Amino acid sequence: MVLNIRKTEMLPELAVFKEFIRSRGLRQTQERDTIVLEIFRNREHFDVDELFLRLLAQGKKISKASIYRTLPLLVDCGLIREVNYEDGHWHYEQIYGRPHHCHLRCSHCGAIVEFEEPLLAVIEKNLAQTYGYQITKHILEVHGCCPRCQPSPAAPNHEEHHV
Amino acid sequence: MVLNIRKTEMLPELAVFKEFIRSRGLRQTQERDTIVLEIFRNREHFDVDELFLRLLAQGKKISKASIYRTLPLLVDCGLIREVNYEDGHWHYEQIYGRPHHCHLRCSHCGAIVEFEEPLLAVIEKNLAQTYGYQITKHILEVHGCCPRCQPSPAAPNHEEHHV
DNA sequence: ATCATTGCAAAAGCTTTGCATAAGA
DNA sequence: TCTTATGCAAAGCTTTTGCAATGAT
Repeated sequence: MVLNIRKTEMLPELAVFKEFIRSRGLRQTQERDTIVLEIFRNREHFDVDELFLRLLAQGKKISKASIYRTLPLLVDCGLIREVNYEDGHWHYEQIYGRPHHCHLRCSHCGAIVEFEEPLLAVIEKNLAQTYGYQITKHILEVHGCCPRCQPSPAAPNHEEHHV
Repeated sequence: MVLNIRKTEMLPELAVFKEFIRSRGLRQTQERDTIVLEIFRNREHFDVDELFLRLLAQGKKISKASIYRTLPLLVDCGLIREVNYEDGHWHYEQIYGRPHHCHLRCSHCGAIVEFEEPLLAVIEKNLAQTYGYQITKHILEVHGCCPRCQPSPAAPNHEEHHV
């Protein structure tokens, strides 16, 4: 059976964004849509400068001010989130439609593994019982050395690592 | 039995710092010592501006530049660590001589509970086995609403909260 | 026709840095 | 004496903001 995908089919993230804009009485603009579409073209983490340059490389000259004004909207409607503040600026990731996950990062090459950890629910329940908090969320980031960056058994040189 | 504490007894953190300075061939200065002593006068989290003002309030005019130059040294020798980047600047905490712990924060009033969680060791072991990483550390921050900020059963007004 | 949004440039805030002076070793 | 560290002010970066022009409703 051939799937009949209409050309007008909209990226789900864009639909969510448009609905959010509407519900807040804000205005739908080309710039905002362009930013959303660019962010969701892939699943890589991103930062403001990178996003700005990606848009520019496609001839889409959207000011950084507009990007800085749009990102908080995307955070508010649950499409993206701040991952961390590193190298002097914020890094973001797409979260819409994805299960909650944590990051395992290689300190050497920066490789990132995303994982889901059921034990965190247990930890949250324990904390709620022990301290009476109503837990809303958690951020867990684990650091380590990935297999590729570890010294191989044959050549135990702890200095060399994959970059 | 009366403990005989000599007046020359040194704050352990200061001793660690002096040894670190010596081992690196750096110079021991009054400013650095003053900064270390002020940081370890209590266990509260702190930021640069706050530390600067605390020193100033005691008539100790140490430039922010010196503070900014000293904090990385304290991080390097394991006396303090960056907790998070919030409100546009870094926040630090003292970690020397304390067991590793995580933070449970109230989103309303900012109250912080520090807790130790043995399950994180399990999580780390699982990650190491699953992905082949050599784990070095983790950062877990849990957010929620503390008991004082939760609406009381008698007056179920979800807007009111303790500040 | 309104009024929110954009782009630009300026401003704001935190952090870093160049340089002359002060002070450890 | 020889350097390193300090303080000040300037610079560097990211992010925010004021304002005139543009564009959505």
